[in-house]
Amino acid sequence: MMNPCDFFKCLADETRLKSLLLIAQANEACVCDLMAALALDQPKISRHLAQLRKCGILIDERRGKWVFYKLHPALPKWAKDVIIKSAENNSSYFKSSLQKLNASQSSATACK
Amino acid sequence: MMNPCDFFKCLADETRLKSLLLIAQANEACVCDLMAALALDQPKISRHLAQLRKCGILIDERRGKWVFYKLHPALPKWAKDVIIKSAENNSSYFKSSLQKLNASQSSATACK
DNA sequence: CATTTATATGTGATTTTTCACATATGTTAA
DNA sequence: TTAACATATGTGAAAAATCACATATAAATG
Repeated sequence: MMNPCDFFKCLADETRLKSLLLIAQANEACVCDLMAALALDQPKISRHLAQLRKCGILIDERRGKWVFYKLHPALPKWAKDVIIKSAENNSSYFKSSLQKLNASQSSATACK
Repeated sequence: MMNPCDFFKCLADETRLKSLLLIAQANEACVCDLMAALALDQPKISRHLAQLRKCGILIDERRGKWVFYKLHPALPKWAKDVIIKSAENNSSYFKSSLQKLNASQSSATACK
C-alpha cells in the first residue's frame, strides 16, 4: 500500500473524489455511468480512474464492452473507512451526481 | 466547513500531513518544535500551518514568543477521525519525526 | 470484416501548487 | 529602545498536476 500522503493526493481532486464516493455508495460503476453522473468527457473520467487503479484504490473488471470499477478488496481498512465515512458525512457534496448515477444504472439502456 | 475535496487537498502534502499527524498525536506543537521534528526551514512550516489554519483544520494560540497549533475544536468529527485514524494506522510514516518532536518538547530548552 | 460502441493513453499546453529568499511583524530581554 | 528571538507573509521562479485533443485498443454487431 502507498503512503498516506499519496493516498490523500488521490482523493484531492474533484473528479477522482466524486468518482470514489459514487463507487463507494453504488458498490461499482462503469465509465459511462460516471460520465453521465459527473457530466464529464470520457478521457477525463478514464484517466482519473486509471490513476486510482494504479494506486491500488480501485480494481477494474471488464464485462463485455464495459469496464466496471470498484474499491480494491485489498485496500487497507483505515483507507476504506476514510472513503466510506467521507461519503456518509458529505452526501450534499455529491447528492445530485448520485441521483444521476442511480438513474443511469437503473435505466432500460444500462450497461450490463 | 470546507468541502471534502478541499479538506483532502490540505492533507495531500507531506509537510502538512506530517505536521497534522504530529499535532494529532502530541495534542499541540509550536512552529519551532515542528521545524526540529521535520527538519524543515521556518517559512516552509509557517506557510503550511497557515494554510491549515485558514481552512479551519488547525487553530493557533500565541503564548509568549511562541505560537502553538492544535486541531480546531470545531473540526467535524468525520474529519477529525480521518486525521486520528491516519495517524494510528501509519505510525511508520512519521515515527522518526515523532521521536524528534518528543525529544524537542521534553528538552530543557523546550518552548513554554 | 467493416462499423459502431466503450474505454485507454500519448502529448503538449495550461493551471495549480510549492518553493526559496527576502522582509515584515510581534514578543521578550538587556 | 535596541537587540535578539520566533513567527508570518510578499513575490517571482520552479515543479507538479490537470486538461484538451487526437489517437489507440478492445469488444460487439451487422
